[in-house]
Order: sequence, then structure tokens, then C-alpha cells
Amino acid sequence: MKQHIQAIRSFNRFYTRHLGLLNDRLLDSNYSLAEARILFEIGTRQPIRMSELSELLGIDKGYLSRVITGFVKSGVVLRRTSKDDKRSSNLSLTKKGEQKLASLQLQSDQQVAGFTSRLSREELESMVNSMNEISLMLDEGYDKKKLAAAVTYRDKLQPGDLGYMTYMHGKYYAQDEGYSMEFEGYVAKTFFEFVGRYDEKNDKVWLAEYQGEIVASIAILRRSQKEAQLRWFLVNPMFRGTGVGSRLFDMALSYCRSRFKSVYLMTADTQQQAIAMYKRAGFTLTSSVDTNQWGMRLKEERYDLIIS
Amino acid sequence: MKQHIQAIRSFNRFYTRHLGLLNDRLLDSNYSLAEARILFEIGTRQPIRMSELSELLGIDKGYLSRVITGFVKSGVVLRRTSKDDKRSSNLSLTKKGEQKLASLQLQSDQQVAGFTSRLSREELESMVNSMNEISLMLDEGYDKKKLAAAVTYRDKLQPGDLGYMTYMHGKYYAQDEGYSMEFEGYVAKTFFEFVGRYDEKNDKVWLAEYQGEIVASIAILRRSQKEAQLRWFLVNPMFRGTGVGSRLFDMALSYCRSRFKSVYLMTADTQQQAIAMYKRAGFTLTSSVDTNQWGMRLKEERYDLIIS
DNA sequence: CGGCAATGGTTGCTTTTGTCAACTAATTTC
DNA sequence: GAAATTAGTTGACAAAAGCAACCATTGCCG
Repeated sequence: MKQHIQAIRSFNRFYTRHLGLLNDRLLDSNYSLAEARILFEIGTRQPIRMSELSELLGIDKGYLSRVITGFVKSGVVLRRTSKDDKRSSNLSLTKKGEQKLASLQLQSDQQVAGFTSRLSREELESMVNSMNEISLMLDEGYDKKKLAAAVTYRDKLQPGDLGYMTYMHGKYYAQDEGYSMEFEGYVAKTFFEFVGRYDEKNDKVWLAEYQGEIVASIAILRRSQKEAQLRWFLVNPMFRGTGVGSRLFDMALSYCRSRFKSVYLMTADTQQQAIAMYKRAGFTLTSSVDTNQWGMRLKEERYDLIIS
Repeated sequence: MKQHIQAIRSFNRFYTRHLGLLNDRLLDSNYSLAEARILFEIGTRQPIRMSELSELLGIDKGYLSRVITGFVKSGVVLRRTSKDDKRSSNLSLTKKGEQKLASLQLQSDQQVAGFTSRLSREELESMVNSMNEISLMLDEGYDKKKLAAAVTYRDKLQPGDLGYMTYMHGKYYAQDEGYSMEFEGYVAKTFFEFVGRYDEKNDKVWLAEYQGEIVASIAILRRSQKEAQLRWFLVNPMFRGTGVGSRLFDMALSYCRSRFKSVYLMTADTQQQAIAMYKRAGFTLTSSVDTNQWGMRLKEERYDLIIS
């Protein structure tokens, strides 16, 4: 915790300096940082009221008023009294303002391009992902729902997916349950078998991704004409409680309903959270066997769901 | 490219605002942002010269001079003329300065803690990783060497490692060579077999990690009393050309030299970069078979190295 | 060695940036 | 329909920052 805070403060210092460098160069354009920010916001949100601007940028309304007056005088901004509320005025850019902004944007783009030119495509992508994550998490209204909203879903398997799923199983089961590494070998085996018999028409895998990385998985395998098996249901701890898991689960179940008469799954009795979800969906315990696997004593349980 | 730049600029705007919020609250302490930054730098780097400070923080030396004079007057900073160079002076904090800084730090810590309190441990960790990456890449002196310097190495297998290695094989071989998904299944199989016969005393795996994620791997498997096989040598594209690969390769080879009479490896003729490295180390081509695997026509080659 | 250029820092002067409070006009609330 | 609130303006002022001239010292080069 403590060291995380130090790391964050160190980043804040670093980025203060970095933004300082960016802004220094901006001064060539006859616009101050504050002016450029204001111009930019008017440009992207026009028409916008002054109070919104001042709120958005955290700038004093008195100061803002003067800057806007200057903009109006120099002909880059149009100020029109609002019809709904004669106290306030709507701000928008004039043709000239659009031009000024465009050249400012270009300059800014080039600057950023300059700072990132030494990065490879992979590095750049990775950095942009990092930036997106930080914005997301530090945003005022951030909560688990926002995180979940940044998740995308797909049901088409890509190279690397099975490996990543193996990784997740190995890592999280060891982390959460203390399973030994044999478990990961076992999972690798199930995937290997799966690749051999994979039948796209019947077997389905759904994946949830965040920033290009898999954060949750589930699969349905056809076991007979009527019966399917639910497998590899796993959610990255960071995404538990976000609804990502239940969304995948729903996708899988609704596929089962359209296609099979029954579904079963194997799990360990320690998987309380998942089991609760299974039960809520109507699954019932149909067998329970004591085993001594993956370095643990546990009950291997089978749950079945008969589809009405 | 274009959209990456937009994303970066968007992040810059976001963080400008974020830092603005942080700094507003800082003003309670009677220190301006600039003063706080100066105090902080003196505190962490003392003794420090004014020219260094001005360079470090990007602050005008005239302005800095005045701020320092103020600090000296209020008794938080000590200014002593340097012995080596009578033009410059060494700055350090007085007892009082240390105290002021400590309380400033505390305040700053609490502020950051406030902004991150809603994040879970996993989220916080993920965000800090992101911040570290950004600092690294935007740092002035950044190059591949710096990236490589942030890489750590280990030879102890952890849960998840084999899965992650499978993932890397599946993803990168598909991306770089166009291999089909069967290849990943095959790799999964080799790992599964490996877990079954893994003998810590003879078989070794080395992994390179960056921000807690595996970015390169290599392994040596004992095949007989005298012979070993080199396997799973793979480097994340972002880390190619950084020396991470050759470092792993050296580790593996030096283990072989201490333990076996010969090493062999299997590869495809398309792996030009890796093959060049093998040859440089003294490996020679000993067999080459045309195959039709993983959706490709390619030569499966065997390279051997006799250890003198 | 001497002279000129460069460096480290100070100071005066200036502009930019920002704050605060008082004020007007319009709108909302009760 | 009076009181409170909101949107924006303005004047006065202070803080923050930049610029250039300047001094003292040091480094460099013929």
C-alpha cells in the first residue's frame, strides 16, 4: 500500500514535469496553456456555457470571463446569449477559431508524435493501454461498473486463448485455493484434448477481454446429442463482482437452452461463489466424491441442470 | 498511429486536470506547487546545486533563485557556497525544512490515498504497473536498453507459467508465422508431458519478467545422461533486440555446459533470427525434414551442439 | 599565461496568470 | 412576489513566471 502511494506520487512528479515540457513548446503559438485548454474544450463541446467550462477545467470564472472576452475580441470565439437563460451565453468557435484550433491541434499532435517516435508499435500500444487504464481508474465516477463497461466479449477462439486460459487456471487456483502445479498440467491436458476434438458447430467458448487481455472465460462442450458440459468458467479476481462473470454464464446457459436437454459441470466444493451462481441458475448437486488432488483434500462435485 | 496520438493527448488533458485537482488542495500548506516541488527535490537529492534543480524541474533560474532566497530566509533551506566552485552553492534542508517537507509529504500521501481508496488491491497494482510503464517509456533517455533493465529473471516455475508460455507460443507463432491453432494444442501437449516427467534436478526453465508478466522463456530438458534438449525459446516481440533473449540463451547454454555433453533443439527454418543465434553459439544443422504442419509447409530442422 | 567564452547565480523589470470580492441581471424557490 | 441562487462581469490585487542584463568564477585554447 505504502509503496504504491510512493509509486503514484513519483508518477505524478514525473508527469508534472512531462506536461511542463509539452506546455513550454506550446507557448510558441501565442496561446497560454490555459487559453489552449479553453479553446480546445470549446472546440470539442461547442456550444458550451461558461459555467460548464469553468467547472470542466477547474478555472476561476472571473479569469475565464476575461480570457473569453479576449477570444471574442480577436475573433476566434462567438458569444451568443442563450435563449433559455438570458444570464448565460453559448460559446462556439468562429471559422477563424476553428483554424486556430486546428493548427494548435496539429502542433500538439506533432509534439506527442515527437515524444513517442522512438517507441515501437507494440510499445506504443502497450503505453496507450496503460494510459486508458489510469484514466479509467482515477476518474471521479470510477467504480466496478465502469470497469465492466470497458470489457468486450467474443466467442471466436484465437491463437493464444487456450494458453491464456491455462495460465489463468494455474495462477488463480494456486492463488485462491492453493492448488499445486499439477492442476495446471491437468488443465493443459483438457485443452489439448479439446483442440483435438474441437467442433465449432457444437462446442463454444466465450471470452471477456479488457485492454486486449482475457479476463474471464467459459465454455460449453457437447458430450452427446442431448447433453453438454460447462467448463473453464473463471474470472480474473480484479473483475469479480463486476457482472462480467454472470454475463458470460448467461451467454453459455442461453446457448445450452437453445441446443441441449441438459448441462453438467464438475467443480470442487471450495468454489463457493461459483457454486452459488450455479444453484441460482437451477443446477443441483448430483454427485460428490472425496479426492486428494492437486495437493489438496477436496470434494469433487458434479452439478446438473435439466433444461425444461 | 493517429488514434494513439489522440489517446495520448486525451490522457494528457485528463492528467493535467487530475494534477490540477491535487495541486489545489496542496495550497492549504502555504506552499505553491513550484515551491513544494523544489522542496521535495532538495529533500531527496540534497546536497543539490541550483543549476541542477532548475534543470530537473524545468524552472527558470531567476525564479528559482528568488524562491530559494525565500526558503533561506524562512529557515527551511541551508545555502552553502561550494568549495570546488565558488560560483555555485550547495542546498540542503535544515531541521525545520525536513519537518515541513515531512508534513507536506504526509499531506500528499493522504491525498493520493484518498484518490485511490476506492480501488481494490488488484486494481491499484495494475494501475501502478501502468504508471511505471508510462514513466519508463516517456522518459527522455528511454531506449530498448532501459526496457531491458526493467526485466527480472527467475528459474523457479510458478503456477501459471506453463499456461503463459503456451499462450505466448500460440499468439506469437500465429502472429509472426501464421501458424494455426493446432500448434498451440501441440505446445500444450508438450507442456502437459513435461509436467508429468518434470525433474527439478535436471530440467530447467528460465523466465524473463517485466511488470510481473513473462516476456521471454527458455528451457533445457534432460534427454539422457549426456544429452539435453533446448525448448520453448521465445521472446515477446516488444523485447526483441533488447538482449533479453540472448541473456536467457546464455543462461541455458551455460547450464548445459556444466551438465551435459551435447544439446539439440528442434525449430522451423523460418525462425531466422533464432537460428542465427543458435549458429553463433556453435549449433550446426543436423537434419531437415519437409513437413506440412500447423497449416504451413515448412522445414523442421534439428540443430546440435557438441560441448567441447 | 592571458584573454575570451561559458557557467552559476542574482537582480530589476515585465508579463502572465490567477484570486477575491463586489456587483448586475436573470432565474428559481417557496 | 420577495428572497435566494445562479451566470457572468469587473476592479483591485497578488502570486507566479519569464526575460535580460549583470557579476563572479571557472574552463578553454592558442
